[in-house]
Amino acid sequence: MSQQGPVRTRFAPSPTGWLHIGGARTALYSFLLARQAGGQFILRIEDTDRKRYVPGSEEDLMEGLRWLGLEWDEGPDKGGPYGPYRQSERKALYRRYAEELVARGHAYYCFCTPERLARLREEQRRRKLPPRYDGLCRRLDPEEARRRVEAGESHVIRFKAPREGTVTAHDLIRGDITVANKDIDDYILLKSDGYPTYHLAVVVDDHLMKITHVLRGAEWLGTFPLHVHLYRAFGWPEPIWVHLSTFLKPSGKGKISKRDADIFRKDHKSVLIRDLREFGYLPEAVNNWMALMGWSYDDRTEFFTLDDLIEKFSLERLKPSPAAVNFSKLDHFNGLHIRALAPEELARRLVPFFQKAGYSVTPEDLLPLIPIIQTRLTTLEDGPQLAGFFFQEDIEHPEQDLIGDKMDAASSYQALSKVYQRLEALDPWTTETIEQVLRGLVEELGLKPRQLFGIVRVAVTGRRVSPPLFETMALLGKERCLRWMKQALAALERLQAPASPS
RNA sequence: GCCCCCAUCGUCUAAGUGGUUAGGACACGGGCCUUUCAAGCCCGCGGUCGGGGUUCGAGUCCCCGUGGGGGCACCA
Repeated sequence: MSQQGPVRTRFAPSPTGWLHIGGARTALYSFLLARQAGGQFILRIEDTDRKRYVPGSEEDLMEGLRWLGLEWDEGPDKGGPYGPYRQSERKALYRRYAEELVARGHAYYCFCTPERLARLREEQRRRKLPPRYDGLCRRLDPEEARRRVEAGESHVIRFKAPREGTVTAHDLIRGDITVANKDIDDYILLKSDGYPTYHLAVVVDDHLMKITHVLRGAEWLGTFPLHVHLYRAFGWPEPIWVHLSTFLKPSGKGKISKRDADIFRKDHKSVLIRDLREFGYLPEAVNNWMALMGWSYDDRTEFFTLDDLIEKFSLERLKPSPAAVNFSKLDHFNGLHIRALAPEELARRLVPFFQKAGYSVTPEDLLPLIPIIQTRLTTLEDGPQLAGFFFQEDIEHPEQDLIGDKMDAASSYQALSKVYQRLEALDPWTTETIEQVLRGLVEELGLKPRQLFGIVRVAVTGRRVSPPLFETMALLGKERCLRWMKQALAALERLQAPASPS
């Protein structure tokens, strides 16, 4: 362990887009680690590139994290002892640290223009050389460089990477990673606009904020040794480094592109947290799903609540290999967590989805339906689709569907009118009495249950697929059942005697 | 072109320091239940990337291939 004190982790996104499962999973693990150790989870916004700032993304990040239940202890909106937590508000700080590195001989001023650097890279590309800074300004006399800086000349500060030897960086899940120093470029630490690059900012802030475990995506593995160099140049103790595996597209072939993401969305699948929320996924399910991509508890346990995860998560069981996202597994987890919800809670969560579909309902309206729809939902979005007719004054009857299995319009009409007569006289109107009547009629009419119930189902719901029939009818009420059956009978009548052309 | 990482069923994964028929989940196929659709239960299909080593013994350790991923910006 390189640092002592409480466990402190952070999620440090840049506000350049919407929160996606890659970032959210990093946040989740970081949150879990802090919570289980009784430490702090920090949110830090890395907005040092003003050109790439996407308005609204910071809000999206926070809303997404809160929706998932990953509340932070310190962050831009709530402050904390090591603030500010937005890098653009810490700008002055970075220059000081960059200058310190120059003073210690670990960095230098560079006056090369972007144009010269572009030409240099082009030249190197042509000669099939690795693109790298050629060290022109590294050879400048420090005194002269300082004079030029003081004269106001545009410049950056670069890291003076050692030219010989190797560095060994230790990643918790991969072990030691050793690279030759000659393969490390003289990275820019401070840009000409005075903002730091990621490399400087992340090191300075993680140190100042006393971060003990750095969890981040595997895309940082390449510059990981540079960061280790920086810690050593500053003389700071390193945090524990954990580079999380990347996510691949469902086929396992390649990472997820913007185009892939658009294709998923058409099918109401998405890698964006805001979409998953909108598409009717539960935060519980999303967390469960994300947690298991790259981590496992044992050889059988798969259902986890956030509290379970706080208790059971461990860095030791993280995997280094990339994982393909599996949306059918998300569906599976969503069904599991929907079924685990208390009826009142499910009713409450379903409300916005019914409202969006045009049904103005309250949780109380929905509650009686829960017992018959809970096992039938994959997403909350399925709610109105499955049970919207409960809140309609009228329904449509697809006429052909009113004809029973292996029957014709005439016999279906006969059967349904019999049902109508008996139910009209039924009192009281309950699941049990309805079932009694209908089962009696099955017998009496010599039909199969599926034939008669099928006809009635379409008559009273307008659909071939519905929640269980008797419960549905009881909930619908006698008046609507009779009215809709009457309409169905009229439709069957029309089918028997097709209107002759007039 | 250079550097780094990874490798068990289609997919997510288990098999602490090498030791039985490589286990579970999703998906898929079949069955049970059954008024539809689900849920639930049962059964099945299916895997250690290839080649060399080390060893009595390799999914597990080493090397080489191959495949995949990431990086090589005054972006993060």
